[in-house]
Amino acid sequence: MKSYNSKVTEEGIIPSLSIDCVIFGFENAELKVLLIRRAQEPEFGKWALPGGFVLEDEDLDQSARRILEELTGVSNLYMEQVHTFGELKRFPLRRVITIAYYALVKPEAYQLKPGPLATEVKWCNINTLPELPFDHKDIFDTSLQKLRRKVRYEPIGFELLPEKFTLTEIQQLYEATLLKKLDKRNFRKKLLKMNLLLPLDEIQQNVAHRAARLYSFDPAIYHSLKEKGFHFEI
Amino acid sequence: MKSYNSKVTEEGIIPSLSIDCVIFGFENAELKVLLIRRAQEPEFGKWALPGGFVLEDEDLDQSARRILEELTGVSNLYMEQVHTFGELKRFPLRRVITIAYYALVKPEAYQLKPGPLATEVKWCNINTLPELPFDHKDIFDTSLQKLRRKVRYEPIGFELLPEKFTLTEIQQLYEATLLKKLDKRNFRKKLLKMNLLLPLDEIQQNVAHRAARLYSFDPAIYHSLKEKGFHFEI
DNA sequence: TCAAAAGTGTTTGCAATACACCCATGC
DNA sequence: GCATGGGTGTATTGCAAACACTTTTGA
Repeated sequence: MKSYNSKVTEEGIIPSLSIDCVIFGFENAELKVLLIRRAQEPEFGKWALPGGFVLEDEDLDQSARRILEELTGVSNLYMEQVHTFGELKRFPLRRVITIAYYALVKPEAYQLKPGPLATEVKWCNINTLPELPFDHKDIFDTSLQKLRRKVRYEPIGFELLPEKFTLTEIQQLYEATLLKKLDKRNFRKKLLKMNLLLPLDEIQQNVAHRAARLYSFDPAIYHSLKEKGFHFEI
Repeated sequence: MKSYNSKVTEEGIIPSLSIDCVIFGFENAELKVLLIRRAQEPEFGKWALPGGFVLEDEDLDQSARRILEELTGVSNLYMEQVHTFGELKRFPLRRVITIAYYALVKPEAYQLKPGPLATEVKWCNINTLPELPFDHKDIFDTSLQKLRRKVRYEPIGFELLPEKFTLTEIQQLYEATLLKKLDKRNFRKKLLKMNLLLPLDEIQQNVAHRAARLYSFDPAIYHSLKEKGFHFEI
């Protein structure tokens, strides 16, 4: 299994093709992104976005999925291609063109393990990122921007929440993503009117205040509504 | 100047990297796309999207710009990366990964010339495209979808109009792009209220009816409004 | 009984929509 | 004078925004 690693041939340099992943998670009412600590030169020891090389017999989406699974243990993450970064000097040693993906992970559904190119893995609040190497800041910014836009017209936010969640949790998710406060009553009115949420006969456990009702989101309901012309918008 | 053309080395096949362009134009109240007739196998003689290979010393955007200029004679087109298509079998002869761009051309600003890989060039209404080879239909659909979305929250539609245009022309552009009729009075109200358009002391010439006032769009005005928090939306 | 978050309706203003007639021009 | 598109205003409706108190629970 060969990767598209750059090399010099009689016809000159050929670029490597890599995938970089911006993995978003939602924890403690904060939007976070997964960083790895590089176990390789260049930029050894720095926090960076996880990534890997595209293999010869892989589609790009397959490749991204493999890399995500290696890192999170989850195979069916919500994932989307963002942009391809190909600046000549974006990687110092040789030309590497990278295809950026973002992914959304439910907090319950992963068991992080550093891959071969990383010593550590951590979740980092999107507002307090460390300095990132190469053009990773660019990649992150582009991905976040795309997420922000998309979250408003597709109900992908649910990919970041556990199966059962409270209305307050969704609201906090939107507030963390869009970076603004939302009105509780208006938010609930709007959301519930869409008939996308299944109210469960279940409430929060072990909370030091009145327990909130739990809801779940059923993509099938969304798709059937969508076929009837329904358009999600927050 | 070498292109990233695929080749076999001791480590296996290495992909070519190409750019495909979806060039939109607006003519006779119709949204059109530029097709070339292939002068090469495979799919010799078929209408297809124009494209070319990425060169070694080119950024991706540079590469797209070069290809667009070779084809249209215009160097400063509005242009945007859309998506990267990398399916294993998308190109039959060998693995070619292609980065799709769309571009918007003003009707006055081009002199089409077929490149070395094409015998003919034509504008084709987006609703009556011929069958396209490879995954070009996919590329086109993805680009159109992106244009449709973007045109609603950024005033990029003006990149498709001549420097001086009438309100009816903008409306027709939006109708052709979004595939729906818009109310004339409401459309004008909304557009004029944004203060983005400069009414000129000039009207249409040689029309067989009351001549319409001409307007122009000034990107500088848009950017200054944008800094004050203005948000374009149609 | 206190702290902490859940849950709930109404009013107000603005913006989207629907809608039809007169005007100017060239032929 | 007729055909063609240009240009204009108002009434209605629906949605977004603003806003505060009571309820439940655990500690």
